[in-house]
Amino acid sequence: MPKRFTTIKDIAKTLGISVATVSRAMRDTYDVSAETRKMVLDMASKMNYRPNFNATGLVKSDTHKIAVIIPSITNFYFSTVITGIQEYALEKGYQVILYLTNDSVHWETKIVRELSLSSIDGVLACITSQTDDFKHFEELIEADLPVVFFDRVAGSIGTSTVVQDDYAGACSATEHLIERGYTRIAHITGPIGLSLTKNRLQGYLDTLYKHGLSPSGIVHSGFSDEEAKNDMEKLFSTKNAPDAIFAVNDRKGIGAILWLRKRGIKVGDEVGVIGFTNDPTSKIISPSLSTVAEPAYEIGQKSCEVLIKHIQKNTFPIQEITLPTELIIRESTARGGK
Amino acid sequence: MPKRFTTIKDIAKTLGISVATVSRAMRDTYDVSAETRKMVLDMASKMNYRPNFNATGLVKSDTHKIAVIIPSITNFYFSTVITGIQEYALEKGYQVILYLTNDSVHWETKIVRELSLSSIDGVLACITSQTDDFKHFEELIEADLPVVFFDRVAGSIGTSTVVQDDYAGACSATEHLIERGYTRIAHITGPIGLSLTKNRLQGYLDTLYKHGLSPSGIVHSGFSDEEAKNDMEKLFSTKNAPDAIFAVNDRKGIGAILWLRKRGIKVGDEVGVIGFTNDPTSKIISPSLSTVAEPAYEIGQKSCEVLIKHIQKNTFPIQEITLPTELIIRESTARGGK
DNA sequence: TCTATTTTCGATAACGTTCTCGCTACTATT
DNA sequence: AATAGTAGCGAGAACGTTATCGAAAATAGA
Repeated sequence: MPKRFTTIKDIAKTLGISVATVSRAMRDTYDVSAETRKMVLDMASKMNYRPNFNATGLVKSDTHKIAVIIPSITNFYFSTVITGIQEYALEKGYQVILYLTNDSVHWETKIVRELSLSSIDGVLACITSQTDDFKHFEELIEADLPVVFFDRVAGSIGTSTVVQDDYAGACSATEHLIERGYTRIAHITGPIGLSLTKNRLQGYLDTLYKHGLSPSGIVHSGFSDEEAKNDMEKLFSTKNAPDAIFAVNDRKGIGAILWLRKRGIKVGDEVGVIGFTNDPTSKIISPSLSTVAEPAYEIGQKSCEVLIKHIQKNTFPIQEITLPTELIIRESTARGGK
Repeated sequence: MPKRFTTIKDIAKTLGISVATVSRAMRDTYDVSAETRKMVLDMASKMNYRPNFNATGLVKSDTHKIAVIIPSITNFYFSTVITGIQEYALEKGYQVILYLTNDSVHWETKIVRELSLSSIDGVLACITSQTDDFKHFEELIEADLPVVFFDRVAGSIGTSTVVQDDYAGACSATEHLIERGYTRIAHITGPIGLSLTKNRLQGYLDTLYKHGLSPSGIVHSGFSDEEAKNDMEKLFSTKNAPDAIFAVNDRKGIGAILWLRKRGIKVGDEVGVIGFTNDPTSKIISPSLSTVAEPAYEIGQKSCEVLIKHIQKNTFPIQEITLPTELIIRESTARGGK
């Protein structure tokens, strides 16, 4: 591996000046004349010089790298968040190192524990659906490394967070179902410990109570459409089956539609379904799925913005940012011609 | 930013031994007694030591970082490939730096040109749908940096490539349509310059000719379902409209189904549709979309494996790997009760 | 017991960059 | 014309780690 790139020294030598001057010229700082700067810059591009980030990272404390730790990227929400992160980071000159936990606590702790603290400036994280112990993240914070959580946040530890308004979104979804005349509204949702699960559940409950209704079944399981089918099985095996389903996300909403369709139950007219996310698939399935749109891209951008502010200013105060959602009405909650 | 982590020096000092010994003990090399190694390791974990990758990267030439350059990640194929890459890389101790080109040549060149060659060991790339000039990638290769292309490959330059068998996949898709009795088969596809577009087109054409058929329309455009609708408009405005559509990917296949459904044309019975990818949405749309499954995850794993081999052995020969596809038959090509 | 070999460790130079200091040469001030 | 100030640059240390070389201590062989 005899990789050998042109360094600042090479430029200095061929130009007959000192490395310090080249270094200064490269960063267009004061203390260097316009002519020498031009000379250096020309020679640099001529020799195809690229800065060695290891060296700069070693001498300065900032490395311009951020770690993104996320359960997976094979769904619309996460991949869109990452896109937002990546674009903002690139614009600000930061590199994104991607870590996938595969929604496993074991991998998450392993990844966090093995992070080279000194070669990243900060961490952007979305925890596993089972993470209930945040010790590994606390270690990062103790080491003075900025951490920002998005979507699934670690409530107890004092870091900045960026989330969609899960509570309000759930309220508007439930409100919409009630408005359309559904009365026996059930909720199929995710793991019980997650903040977003709790908030959506609370929004659902509060809205029901506000209208003098009570829940017609609440089932916790995973986030996949397959698990939604099991949830539906449970709900519809009781004698007082629901006439509407509020799903914690679109994947489960889609699972619910598929299950209903298979049973010959008319989605919308007989049983209404609403999801959460605004996954592109929700437009494509038939009947199309009403949902609460999450600002995934903006969450990515915003959380990256907050992280970089923490990195650049140690005194930047903790932020708890909540971005608005938007109710999107489609066919799966259409009833009586509406 | 007074970040300060425990270093090898700190360990050496508190233990009263030299840094060299600590360094050796840390890498469990020879030349160090079992007792001192244990002593060092214990102290390291006690002091929460994490290696400084900038320093190691500086002294050794390998940085254990690879750059992944990809148009986007908000679709099933790409996000699955990335997952494969990431998991393989993590297992081998490599970090993945993610770059999204947003399918723009301008961003791609900018990203490649600004890559810090000395702080990565290799590049894994999937080119833009418009990239026709590979000079920026050639510069990397000249600098002796291993580059592996996947999915969308730069044909002209001599690097390893990992792709699915686009030609054979297209053949089997077309073969399937013919077998089902469709005779006026059209192809809606992507940008004309891309290798995968060419190969799928060729497989389609060869199979038609083999059966004495000729193409009933070939439309090139982008890869989205919206663009598919325009393609369909063109195809069905001619007097001899096709009775089957081979779409270059599932998104366009789905666009075709949506278009047909809207027109009241029965998908399957009247007009067959087959896609390429096996996006999860293809199962969910109704009628469900027949398709050619791509081994996206394996492509990610394999391309990462090849890249790492190139990194670790400079003499590792150029590989051109083609992974098999699989025909998946669903409702969109069902005809007459089949 | 003395030499020869091995084992274990320490000193020191590198890697490529930035930073601090100091030196020179020039300009401005009086 | 003498001094003060400033612009521009160079020398050298530092960042945290690994690699090379050699020295000391322990062991083996005679």
